[in-house]
Amino acid sequence: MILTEKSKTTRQKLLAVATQVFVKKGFHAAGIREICTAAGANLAAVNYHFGGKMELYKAVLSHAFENAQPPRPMPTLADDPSHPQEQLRAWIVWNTERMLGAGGHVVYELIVRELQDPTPAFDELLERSMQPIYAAGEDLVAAVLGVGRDHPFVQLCCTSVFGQCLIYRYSRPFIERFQRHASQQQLEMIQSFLQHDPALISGLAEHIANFSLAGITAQAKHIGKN
Amino acid sequence: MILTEKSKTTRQKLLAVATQVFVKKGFHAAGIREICTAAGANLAAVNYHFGGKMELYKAVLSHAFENAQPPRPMPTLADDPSHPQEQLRAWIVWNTERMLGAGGHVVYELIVRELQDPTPAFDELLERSMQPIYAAGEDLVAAVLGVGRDHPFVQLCCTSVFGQCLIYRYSRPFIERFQRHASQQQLEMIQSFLQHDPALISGLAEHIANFSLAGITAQAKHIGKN
DNA sequence: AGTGGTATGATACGTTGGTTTGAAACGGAC
DNA sequence: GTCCGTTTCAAACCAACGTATCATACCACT
Repeated sequence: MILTEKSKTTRQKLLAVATQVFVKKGFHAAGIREICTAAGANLAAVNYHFGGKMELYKAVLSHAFENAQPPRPMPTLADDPSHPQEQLRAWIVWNTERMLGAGGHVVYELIVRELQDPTPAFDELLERSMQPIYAAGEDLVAAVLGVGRDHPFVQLCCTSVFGQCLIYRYSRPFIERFQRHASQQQLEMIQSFLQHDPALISGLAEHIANFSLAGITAQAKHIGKN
Repeated sequence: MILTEKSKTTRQKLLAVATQVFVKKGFHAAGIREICTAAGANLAAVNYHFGGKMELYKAVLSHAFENAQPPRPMPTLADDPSHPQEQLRAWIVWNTERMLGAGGHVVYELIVRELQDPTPAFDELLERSMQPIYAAGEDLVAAVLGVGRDHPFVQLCCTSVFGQCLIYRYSRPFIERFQRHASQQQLEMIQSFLQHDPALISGLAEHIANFSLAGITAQAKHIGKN
């Protein structure tokens, strides 16, 4: 069980291949045999190096999380408390690029899988990777609306922002399917999204930011009515 | 294979139970034995009445689709071409209530499952249940923005609307998980959403409509810039 | 009553997938 | 060279799953 120089290569190969397979198929549909043969390892290697399929999966999650470093620090309200609206825009763009860009996409791909069939590893993953981001978004929305972070609108608006981002990860077949009815321009556009083209992801982030900021500021008019 | 009066009860019980199990676990994770015992039927009943697991699943999809009648007709641009904005609002509310309400929720629950692990039955399901709605939304957004339906903004805005709806179906664990950090008021609110409380779903539809209309009309300013 | 199509029941088959086993091969330490 | 912990390998084990089989029970119809 102790790591030597020699064992690292197969262990790492296993980890890399398993990440791809888990992302592609999810935990349950992925097979030990498939992973081992793709990694050029023996069938028993997973059990030897990790102790079982679930332990391998947890190792993949940890490894993906550690390697998912954000391209730049997350904008928060504390950075510039006097301009919450600009900070909120920066946060939405940052969050979208993180979720859809190449850097952190593995973690979110795995999270999206977990959303349907949570494994025991889900809680920790969500807590470590998303809760801090979500909390920062709540603070910014609350500041823009001029209400406390426990106001119902805050939760609703944050969910609206995340919903717009997640659908591009979650509903890939949905989006691909409707390309038949779209123009060639759109087709190429979204195909590029799906391959993590940085420029077009920035464009998408811009759209979500514009859309959401208008949506959020419009909520201010309704505050106090209920 | 021919239906007699006697056979209907077990066949229907099988269909009802299978719907619940498929919604809860998805196609692959659901088990024939589990369905049969829950329905009080013999293990061979599925093969006898439907011909196999996949045929049972297709029957569940068809049955769910037929029973997912919208509470009222879908608003379209043709209903009132001179007020596209009001029609778009009505469409968003209608779509949200359809997706999240008790009436059509089974179909969307199954669609959400299919989005991750598409089965051969996926294409037809999507085509029949979502494509007409999506197309109507495209028309309305295009009318509001004053552009053709193949303008990139149209697709982006429609996806933003669907993303806000789908996240409540898709990311239930995500939303539930973050209730710990929310107020009691929010907790009860979203718990009720998840149980298809009509009043609160109307409130959510209202939010998504307000949010999205503001987001869509804000896009008009950016048209022509690219 | 008897008969034939229909439905249900208990059981077994073939496959798949994760895990286990025990032997063989490697590689540094003495 | 020998020893011992570590790693690899082929093979087998075991449980779960969907499916197939065949006998039995039901029930309308003659």
